[in-house]
Amino acid sequence: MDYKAIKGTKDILPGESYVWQDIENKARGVFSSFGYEEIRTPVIEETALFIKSVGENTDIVSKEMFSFVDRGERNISLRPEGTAPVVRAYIENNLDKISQFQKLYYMGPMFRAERPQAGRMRQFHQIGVEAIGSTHPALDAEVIRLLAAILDSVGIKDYSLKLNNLGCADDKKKLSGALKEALSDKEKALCDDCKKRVKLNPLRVLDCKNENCKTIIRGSFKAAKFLCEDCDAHFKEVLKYLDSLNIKYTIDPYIVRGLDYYTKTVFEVTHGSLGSQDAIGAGGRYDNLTSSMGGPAVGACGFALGLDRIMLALEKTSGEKAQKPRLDVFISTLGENACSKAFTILDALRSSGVSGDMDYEKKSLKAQMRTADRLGARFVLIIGEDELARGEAVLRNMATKEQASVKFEELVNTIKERAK
RNA sequence: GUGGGCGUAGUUCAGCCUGGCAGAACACUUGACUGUGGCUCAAGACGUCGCGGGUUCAAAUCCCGUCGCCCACCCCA
Repeated sequence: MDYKAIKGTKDILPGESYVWQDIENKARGVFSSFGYEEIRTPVIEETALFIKSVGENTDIVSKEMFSFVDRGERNISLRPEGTAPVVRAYIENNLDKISQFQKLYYMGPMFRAERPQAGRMRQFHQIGVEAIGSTHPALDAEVIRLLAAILDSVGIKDYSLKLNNLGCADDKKKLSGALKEALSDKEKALCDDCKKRVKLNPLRVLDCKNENCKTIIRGSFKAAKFLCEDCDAHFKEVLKYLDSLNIKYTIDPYIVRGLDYYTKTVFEVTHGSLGSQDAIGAGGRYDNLTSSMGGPAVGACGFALGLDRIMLALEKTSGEKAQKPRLDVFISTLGENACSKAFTILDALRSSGVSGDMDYEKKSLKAQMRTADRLGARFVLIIGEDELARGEAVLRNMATKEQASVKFEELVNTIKERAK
């Protein structure tokens, strides 16, 4: 029997996991400087949560969720995105009563049953943010600034930011209705997908990639004129705030987003190195979500970054990646007696905060040195029969090749001193 | 759901067209240097040629089937 990882999932191996950690650590640093706190929600939720929030007729819910019925006859899904669970947790735990304004972040795996492809896995990883409790346009700008700050800190360059204003729920309804009406007689000319969209989710025709659909739909339609005064003013304020921070963006009136909960500001960040799956982050405002889920009527704004794609973009642009962490000291031993002595020395070193390792395979000294080199050890401690007899070990500096004899009892202090 | 490509050593791949000993590079182990890393040189180990069937004296190679993976459409992070 040979076992394989499930299609669309993959292992993150020791050779690369430190790169992931590095990005996560940098993101955490940025989050705390912006005053965001981590929230960790379960990977499984009630299926109904996503149907209600993301939308029944979105692709994500209608054909991409990993859903199942458990032994207690409950309908459960692996989370396909992070916003709905966080909002659920916000409401369920009365976070608004603790502080009216919650700035939350999360990082972890999400699951969508799509056909795997470059930059698209069935288990993928997101770093996301939900700022819940304000309708102020400065929040939109802060969230976008935060996204940019994280990309900067992890070394992503040359990304482009696109913005759009979807308007409030009323505006969206008006636009949907108008689209439906305007396209009813042109339906035959549209692609098969758009025919369905017109019926189920008319807004989505706006970002159809089919050239024919584009000319039909965009030629006869100015989405912006369906915006109410409030929404128009809000968006202009957001842009003003962004300008005040010198954030570069372009406005794309056809960004719609595939999740129904968005209102007003929506945005996408893409990276040119990635080919067709080029979105590395996206988000927007969702002012009706908390109330529609039974919580308080408060404004909110958030985004999610695709960690896997950030990793790809870093590889493609040979941006500086995290260095593998080095080992302070590797102990090479010759003989069984030296091995058992080294075992206790190693433990003492580790207890005092020095990183160290040794091997137990009775390899030649040469092979042990090679291992030490591969591990990036800064020092090697050599212990053989001679050293045992003298109560000393040879301490070798791998970079300078300098060697010195050090008494066993002085080893911890000497190495701590030199490894600084 | 729809199209295209690919499955051969740990990895990246050549060999397939035109059937005839299972290959290269890198990585790994050992040695040259009896107890000292990177560089060099040498030797060694590593294979169900995805799987099943067929044709043939002979199949990695040709034929049929099957499974898996990748890429793209779509959608999305």
